[in-house]
Amino acid sequence: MTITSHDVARLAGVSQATVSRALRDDHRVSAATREKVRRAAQALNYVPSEAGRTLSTRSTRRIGVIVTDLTNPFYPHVVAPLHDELQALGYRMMLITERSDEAVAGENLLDQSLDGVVLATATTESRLPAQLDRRGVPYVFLNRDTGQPGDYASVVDNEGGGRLVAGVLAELGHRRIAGIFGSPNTTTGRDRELGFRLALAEAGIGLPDSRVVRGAFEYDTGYEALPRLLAADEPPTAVFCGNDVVAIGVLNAAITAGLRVPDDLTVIGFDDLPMADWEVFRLTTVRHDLRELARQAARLLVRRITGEADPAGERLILPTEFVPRATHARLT
Amino acid sequence: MTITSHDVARLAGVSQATVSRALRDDHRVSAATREKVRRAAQALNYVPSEAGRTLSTRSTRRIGVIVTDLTNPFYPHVVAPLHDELQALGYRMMLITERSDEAVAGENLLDQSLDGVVLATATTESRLPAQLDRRGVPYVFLNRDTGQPGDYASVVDNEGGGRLVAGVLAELGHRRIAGIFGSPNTTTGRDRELGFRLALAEAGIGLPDSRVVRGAFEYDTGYEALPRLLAADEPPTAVFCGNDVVAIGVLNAAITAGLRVPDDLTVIGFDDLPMADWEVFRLTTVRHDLRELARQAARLLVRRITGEADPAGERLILPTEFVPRATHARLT
DNA sequence: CAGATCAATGCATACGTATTCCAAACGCGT
DNA sequence: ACGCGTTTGGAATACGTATGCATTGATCTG
Repeated sequence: MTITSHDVARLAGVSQATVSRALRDDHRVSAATREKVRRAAQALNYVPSEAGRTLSTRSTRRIGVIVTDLTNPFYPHVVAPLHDELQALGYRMMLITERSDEAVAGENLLDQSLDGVVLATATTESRLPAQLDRRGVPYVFLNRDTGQPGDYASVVDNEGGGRLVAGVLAELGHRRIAGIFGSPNTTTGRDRELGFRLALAEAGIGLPDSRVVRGAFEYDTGYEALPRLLAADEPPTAVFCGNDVVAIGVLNAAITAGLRVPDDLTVIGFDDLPMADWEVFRLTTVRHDLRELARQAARLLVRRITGEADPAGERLILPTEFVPRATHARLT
Repeated sequence: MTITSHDVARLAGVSQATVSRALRDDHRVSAATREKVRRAAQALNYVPSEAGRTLSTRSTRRIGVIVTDLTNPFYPHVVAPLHDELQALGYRMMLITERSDEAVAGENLLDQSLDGVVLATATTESRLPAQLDRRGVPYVFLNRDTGQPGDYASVVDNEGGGRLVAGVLAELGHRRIAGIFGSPNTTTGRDRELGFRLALAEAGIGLPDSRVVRGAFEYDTGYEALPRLLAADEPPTAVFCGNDVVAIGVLNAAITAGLRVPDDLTVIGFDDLPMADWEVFRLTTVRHDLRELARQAARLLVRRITGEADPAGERLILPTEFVPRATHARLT
């Protein structure tokens, strides 16, 4: 039923070895036979079996990308450029969406079916990296890393971004400031909070626990946090959100709460997703180059696979930029 | 470097064949040896090579899912349940995002590396289905199909949904009605338009070309269409959009145009994405069960793979339901 | 107790490709 | 005509797993 290189060989009147060579442009086959084989392959509609090739070459040209939840708008915006860049580098992408570390590890990543892995879901507790290391599977962190030296990672200057926002809020005269940060077991959560706190402290502004919420980088986190923050004795005049998705949750919750943004409340996000620029939001946020973040990760991973990467690890850090839109205002 | 079943066999003191059988719970191996092999495999951290297994069994337990653009919010909401259902059925998902049919076909789908394919991008001109047929690769259409009998497809009652909206708009007193439909070479575009038109006609309401736009199911389509529709001599009082993403583009454009929704303009979507319920939108739309749409497609594909499906094709059609929210109003 | 039945395991091979090693053929200079 | 290098292609094998078939030893049956 399925056509193999042997069938092509028979039709072309050559050996299977020659077929393999001809189709891979091996210089040891003459132009004439190459053409003959080409035509035979064409006629039979031959497509090399990838399993056979994998077994023989021990490489799959396939890369796994692990994300938690695709319906979180952040991930598609990183997966898409990742796909394109990997494709350009001659690899195919295998998307794996899993909640739990364990499920991922289970025979998925370690069965030699992937040449490498992009981890976009790392937490500081994740055991997955160690498993990959043990098995010799090359991997890179994307966006989040473990913060350990020796990592291969493409990340954003989270601390710098957090500082940026703190500076702006201080300058705008805000003093009762709240933060809805990501989980402290992610570097994106931790470092954005860190930078934000440090810069606030330098400006002499406190950040009491009553005005701090931490949670997953999801819509609901922002949506559910705002009412809680507003219920405090001294409700905040500004909220820094761990990312845009959380900020958008806050903006929607603000409507329910009857708050006007930015008159009653300043809201700042992080990432600058395309959505942030929609008229309904016009979200003031911190921009970094998501596309480049993904591209860098792809290139780094391929370098690691081919052995060109620095054996001591490489951490590529992208700069951040403040993007003023319509959800921040000077305190009057 | 990598551990094979031979290594396990040596350690357990049995043959490679017995290892294979023991780990696959073959009843022809005694409980004692099974346990012995298990322990050896555990000790060596053995994971079966998927390439070897594929070559031997001629099955990959892997299914390709083809979408055009993940950053379009519609797709993540269908890909996520698809992933989960396929996983539950014992298959893994390979996500393929491609603009062009040709790029997809190129050695990606036909190299025996996939047991089946889910097509979420079909157009009526697509040549991909024919190629898959020729190679004997089982596939199903998801959401869009070709409309041909003999298809295996999980779709929505698009015509019915279109009718539903036309009925509501007519009842609300709207007469100058516009439509921003999907591409006519997609069944989702074509059939929603068809149902809408038919029901409008039955209500004695015309739909002149000046109030019709067709385009991709994207944000920009809605965003760019609205100004054009408004520039007409008799601008519409209501717009039916091909899907929610388009409708959201329209809602944002309405803000730019200074229109109040629904006072100045009624806007209706299709799909009922979670986003439609956000406070900033409160989009009136047509609901269908996206999760079930994906699940059905997964199950149908697996049935087709295992040969249990009706050889004459199967088209599973999900019902639609009108969801009134805050973007429609009676014409005063 | 001989012969038949059955459970448990090993042997050998298939799957499809890439590649190493070899052999043949050819060209060319002498 | 011979030797030598070069080009071209074939034979054989490796990759790792699954499985049909053969083999062994044990248990059962009459």
